[in-house]
Amino acid sequence: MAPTTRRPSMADVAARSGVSYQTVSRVLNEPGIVRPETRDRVQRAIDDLGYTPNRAARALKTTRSSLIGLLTDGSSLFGPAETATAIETAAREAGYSVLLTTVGTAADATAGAADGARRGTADGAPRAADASAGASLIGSGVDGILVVAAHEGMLPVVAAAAASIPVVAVSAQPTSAPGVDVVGVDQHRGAREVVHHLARTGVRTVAHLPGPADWFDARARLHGFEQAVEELGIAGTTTAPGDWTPRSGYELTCGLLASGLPDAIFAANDMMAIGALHALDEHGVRVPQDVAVVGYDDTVGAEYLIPSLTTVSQPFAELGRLALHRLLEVLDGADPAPHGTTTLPPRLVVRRSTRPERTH
Amino acid sequence: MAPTTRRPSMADVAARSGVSYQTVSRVLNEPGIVRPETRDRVQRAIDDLGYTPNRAARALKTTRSSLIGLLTDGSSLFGPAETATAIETAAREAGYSVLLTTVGTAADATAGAADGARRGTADGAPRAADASAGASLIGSGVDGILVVAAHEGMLPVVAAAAASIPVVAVSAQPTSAPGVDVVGVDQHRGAREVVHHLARTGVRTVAHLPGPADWFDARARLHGFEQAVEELGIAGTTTAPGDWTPRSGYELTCGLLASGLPDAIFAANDMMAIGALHALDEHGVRVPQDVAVVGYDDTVGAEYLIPSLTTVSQPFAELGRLALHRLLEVLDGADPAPHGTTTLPPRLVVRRSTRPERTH
DNA sequence: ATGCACGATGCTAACGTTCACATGGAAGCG
DNA sequence: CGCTTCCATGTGAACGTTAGCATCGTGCAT
Repeated sequence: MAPTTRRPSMADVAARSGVSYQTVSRVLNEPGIVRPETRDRVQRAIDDLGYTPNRAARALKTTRSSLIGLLTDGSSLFGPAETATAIETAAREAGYSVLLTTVGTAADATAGAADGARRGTADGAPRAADASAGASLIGSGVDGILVVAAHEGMLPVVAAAAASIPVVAVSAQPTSAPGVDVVGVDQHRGAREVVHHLARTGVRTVAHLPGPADWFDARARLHGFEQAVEELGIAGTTTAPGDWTPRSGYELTCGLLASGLPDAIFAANDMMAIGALHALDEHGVRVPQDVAVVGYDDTVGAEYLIPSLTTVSQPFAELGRLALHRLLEVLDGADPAPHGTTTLPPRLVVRRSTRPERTH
Repeated sequence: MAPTTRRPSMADVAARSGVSYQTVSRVLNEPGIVRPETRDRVQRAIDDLGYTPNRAARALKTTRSSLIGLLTDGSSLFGPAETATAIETAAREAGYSVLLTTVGTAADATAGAADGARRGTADGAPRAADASAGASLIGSGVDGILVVAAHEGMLPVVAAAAASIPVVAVSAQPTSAPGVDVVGVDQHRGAREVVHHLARTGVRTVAHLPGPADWFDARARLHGFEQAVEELGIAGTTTAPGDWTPRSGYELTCGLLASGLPDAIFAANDMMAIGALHALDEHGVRVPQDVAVVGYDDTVGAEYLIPSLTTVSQPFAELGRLALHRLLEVLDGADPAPHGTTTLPPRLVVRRSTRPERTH
C-alpha cells in the first residue's frame, strides 16, 4: 500500500546534504566534476532517502526517454521469447527499459495455438492490430524501436516508425525499409545446410513444408532449400505453406503420405516437424529409416522428441544482444550511415531423426 | 531518419487552431466540456500536425506514468509468454504500456535450455539478477507491477515493490506478500484432477516428477498430487525435484526405470514429460500400455507428441487479462482492500498417453 | 601584492503538460 | 434593465529535472 507520501526529489536530497539540487544532479550525471567530499555526502543522502531519479522529468528535459520499444508478434513461443529476454537484459545493462508491444492480438495467438488458425494473409495486407500496436509505440515516446520476427504485414508499421525514430529490425529480410538496419540469422544458409546434410545421408528426394508465405524467415528458408536442391541435383518438392503450428505440419505430411513419401521431410520449424513426426508415426512410417525429418529452431524439447530431432539452432540470445547494441549505436548517432544487414550463422544440430552421414 | 525537427506540442496545435493550449488539453482529456465547433477545429489541427501528447510531460504533471511493469522469468517458453501477450494487449486497450523486465539473466535462460542447468536455489535465496531487475522496475516510475511466474527468490523483490506501489502477482502462492493480490490458476486442483483421472484408468501407483522446490506452481502441484493420492488410497511417490527442462524429466525417469516403474508418471510440466517419454521409449517401455504419462501446461505441440500427451491446459490468456484488470482496479483506488487470491480453474486434457477411463 | 584562471558550486530558465482559478459573455430571473 | 448563474475558454503556476551562465573562493604566475 502506498502511503501516498511523495517520492523524494532532488530538492529533498539537496536539503538533506546541504547543497543545491544542481549539485545532486551532477553527482548523478557527472560524478567526476564534483568534489569527493561533497559527492560522498550527497550519495549518503541519496541512500538514506532511497532517492531514485524521476524518469518522466528527466525525459521531459532531455527529450530522451531511455525507453526502447520492442515490437514482437504475439505467438512468442520459441525463438522470439528468448530474443526478447536477451534484448531486455542487454537494454537494462545499458540503462534502457523495454516497452513491450505485441502485434496480432492475444485472441489471435490463442486461436493460432489451439486450432491452427491465423493463416498468413497471403497478400501481405497489414492487420488492424499491427497498426494500433505500432502507433501506440511511436506515441509512447520511445527513443528507438526493435522489431522482432517481422512478417510482410509489419512493413508499413516499420516504415512509418522509421520516418520519425530509429528502427532496427530483427529479421531475415535484407532491407525491410529504407534506412532500417537489419540484424538476423542467415536462414538461407541454415536451410542449405539442412539439405546438404540430408544429401550426405544418402537422401535423393526431399519435401519442404514451408512456413507462411508472408513471413520473411519462412521465405528465406524456402529459398535456401530451393537453391540447395538445385545445386545438389536432388529432387526437391514444396508443399503448400503451413502456419508454424504442429497441426499444419501434421496435415501437410498426411498429404505427402497420400501422394507418395520422399526420402526426407524438411519442416519450416520444429512445431511443424512435430506434426510431421506424429503423422508418420500414425501410419507406421519409421523415422529415420523410412523417412528422415528435420525441423528448424531447436526448440526446447527438440532433443527429447521421439526420435531426437535434427534441427537448426539459432543464436537467439546473441541475436537479441546484437540487435539492441546496433540500435544503441544508431541512437548515439555515432554512425548515422546504416550498416545494412548483419547476419549471424545458424548451427545445424544433427540428431537421430536423420540417418548418419556416410563417412565418404 | 529523424529530421531532428521537434515533435509538435500543444502550443503548436493551439497556435494553428487559434485557441489556448489549455483548450487543446481539454479536447484530449474531457472532450465533452468543449464546444463541438472548437473541438473539431482543434482536432483537425491535431490530425494535420500529427500531434501526439508527450508522455513524459503528462507523467511529470500527473505523477502517473501509464506504465505498468511486467516482471517475468526469462525462461518464457510456454505459458508465461502467452500470459505476457494477453497482459500487453489488455493494457494497451486500457491506455497503459507495459515495461518488460526479466529476471534470471538471458545467459541463465540459455544455459537452462541448452543443458538443463539453473536448478532452483533450494533455500529460496534471491538471485542477484532478481534484485537488479526489480529495482530497475521500481525506479522506472511504473504505476504498478505485475509479477508473473513467481518463485521464492522473487518474494523480497515483490515485498519491496509492494511497499511503494501496487503489485499483483500471477502465481499459485496464496499470499506472496501482505497487501499483494494474487491471481492464479488452481494448480492444486489441476494436479488432483490428474490423479483422479489416472485412478479411473486403473492406475494404482503413481510417481510425481516435481518442479523446482522454490517455484510456487511446482509446490502447489506437488501438494495437490499428495492430497489426491492420499484421498484415493493409491500409492504415490515423489522423485527429487526437476528443473522444468526435458533433461531433468529424462534423468528422473531413468532413475525410476532403475528402481522400478510405477503405473503412471506425472511430470510437473510438459517439458519434463517429454523427457520422460523419451527415457521410456529408449527402454522399450510402451506408453500408455506399460506406463501412463501426464504433463502439465498443454504446451504447443503436446497434442502431437508420440503418443499425444495427456496434460492440464491453463487459461494463460484469461489469466493475463484478469491480472491486468485486477491491477487496474487497485490503481484506480476504487477498492483499496485487497481481494486476496483469485483462482481460475485449469482443464484436464485427456489424450493418448494415458489409458481410457473405465466406463464404470 | 595584484590579477587571472580555474575548479567547485549555485541560480535561473525551460522542457510540455495539467490543475486551480480567473475572465468574459450569453442566458435567466426578478 | 441590472443582477446572478453558468458555460466556454484563457492565464498562471507547478511537476522534477538538466543546460547555461553566474558566482565564489582558491592557487598560481606576474
